[in-house]
Amino acid sequence: MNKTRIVQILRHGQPDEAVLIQGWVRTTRALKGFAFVELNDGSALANLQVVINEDFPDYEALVKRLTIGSSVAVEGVLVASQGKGQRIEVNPSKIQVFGESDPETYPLQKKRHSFEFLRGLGHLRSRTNTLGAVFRVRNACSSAIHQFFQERGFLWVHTPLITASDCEGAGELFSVTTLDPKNPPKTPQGEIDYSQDFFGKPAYLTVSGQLEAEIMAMAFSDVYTFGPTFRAENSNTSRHLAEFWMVEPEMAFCDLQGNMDLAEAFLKHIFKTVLEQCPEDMEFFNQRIDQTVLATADNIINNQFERISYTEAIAFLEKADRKFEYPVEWGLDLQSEHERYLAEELFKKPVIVRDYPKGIKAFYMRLNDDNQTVAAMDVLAPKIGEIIGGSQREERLDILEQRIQDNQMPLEELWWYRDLRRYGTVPHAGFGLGFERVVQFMTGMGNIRDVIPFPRTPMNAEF
RNA sequence: UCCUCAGUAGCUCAGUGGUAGAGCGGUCGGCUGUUAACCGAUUGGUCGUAGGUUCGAAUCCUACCUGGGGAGCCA
Repeated sequence: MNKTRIVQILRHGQPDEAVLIQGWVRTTRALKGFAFVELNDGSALANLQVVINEDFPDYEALVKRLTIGSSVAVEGVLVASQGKGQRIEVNPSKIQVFGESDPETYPLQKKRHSFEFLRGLGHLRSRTNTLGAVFRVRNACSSAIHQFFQERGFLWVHTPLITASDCEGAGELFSVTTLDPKNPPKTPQGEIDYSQDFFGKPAYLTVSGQLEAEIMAMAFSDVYTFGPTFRAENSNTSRHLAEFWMVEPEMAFCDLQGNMDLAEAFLKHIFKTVLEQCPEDMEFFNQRIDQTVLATADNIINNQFERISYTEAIAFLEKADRKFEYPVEWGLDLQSEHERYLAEELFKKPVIVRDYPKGIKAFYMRLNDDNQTVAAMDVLAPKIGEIIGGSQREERLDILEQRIQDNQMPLEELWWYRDLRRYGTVPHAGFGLGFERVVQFMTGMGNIRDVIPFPRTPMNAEF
């Protein structure tokens, strides 16, 4: 007999249907004469109820073993439930306990736990309602991202996780080395001799696949990356991880306008798809985690994002009827409080800010005709802040080289990047999206460590 | 890295100088449709660690450790 996933039974199961289910006991209620056992196999938020009568073989001993956390297989027949709260339940004919779970020591209880406590139980927390819902939504969101790009003819390209180029300029890097840390080879000048290292030069974990994605876009027109990236920043916040997943589309023959259009269509698509695929989970977040989650999703799907220039954003902030901790002045970067004001208070929906001063943005962003700003864009989301950062790339070799030098970056190391402008250069654009931040935004989860199964943060690499 | 708050039972917390507490959980018993079941009983502690003040410290002081929230950096 083939097993049936619990989600299928809850959605489509009919009385008299014979089923085999396998899962873990979430809770048991024993009354005089019979016991209710709720099983969960991770396929759905809701549990499937198994009702065991006292005339079941070895009833007393069996019920004692069906403790929270134990794993079981149940064969039986579906019946319409006599009680309230569920449409259908299982009348068992055979129950096999695979692994017992001692209730004296099993750390998860029926009641709610704090997320801080659950973080210490990285190996068990996925068995809880909330984390289970988070990881189903995370999966649906991943799938929606691939679907969005694949339907539009984008190639999924795999950019390297190990890079020898440290000029991406996006934060601190993790070193990758096979040298003996206690006794590294030294040059005559007393420096570490990386020519004897694995790659013959210093190597790092990537902080972005963008530059490599640009290489691939110059051959396949539209590409995207979706993979892990690493930042060795000592960031201790609810929005930062040392290892996180990033989505980076890159489009040839595309300008900033096309880039903003894609970013907006992209966010709308993934929200819509997740709502369709995980309605119970999203309803759960709306009830238990953040009561604005469904309204926010609706807002994103059905409203146009606000689009303003950086210069307009500064004007709005100067007019704002409130005090900011950090100064508002043309030429300074927007602070968290400024971004939140724009997205949460002023427009109450995602805002795309474009054309930032060149002094506060990366060297590869295309210089606008005013010579003061670059064709950059940030999508600011309520509560999360910057969720997408992107730009049209500088495709003119002379200007790019000038910008590299202005930023004191090594011109020679970027020889291949400059070659792309030398041979068949085209206007192109792309953006980067922090995947965990999207999942956070979608689910309303307050801490980014609770939307990735195994978070990596400063001083924490357990599990 | 900075600011700030907090570490007391398995969990969530109360206790602010004088005998260590509650709810939940676990255990035992009861209950013929429960669903965060309910009712009764019971179990459970080196009060984060190390010093100090005091007749007396969970409580006051110092240092350290760990965690939360916020900021910077960013996605």
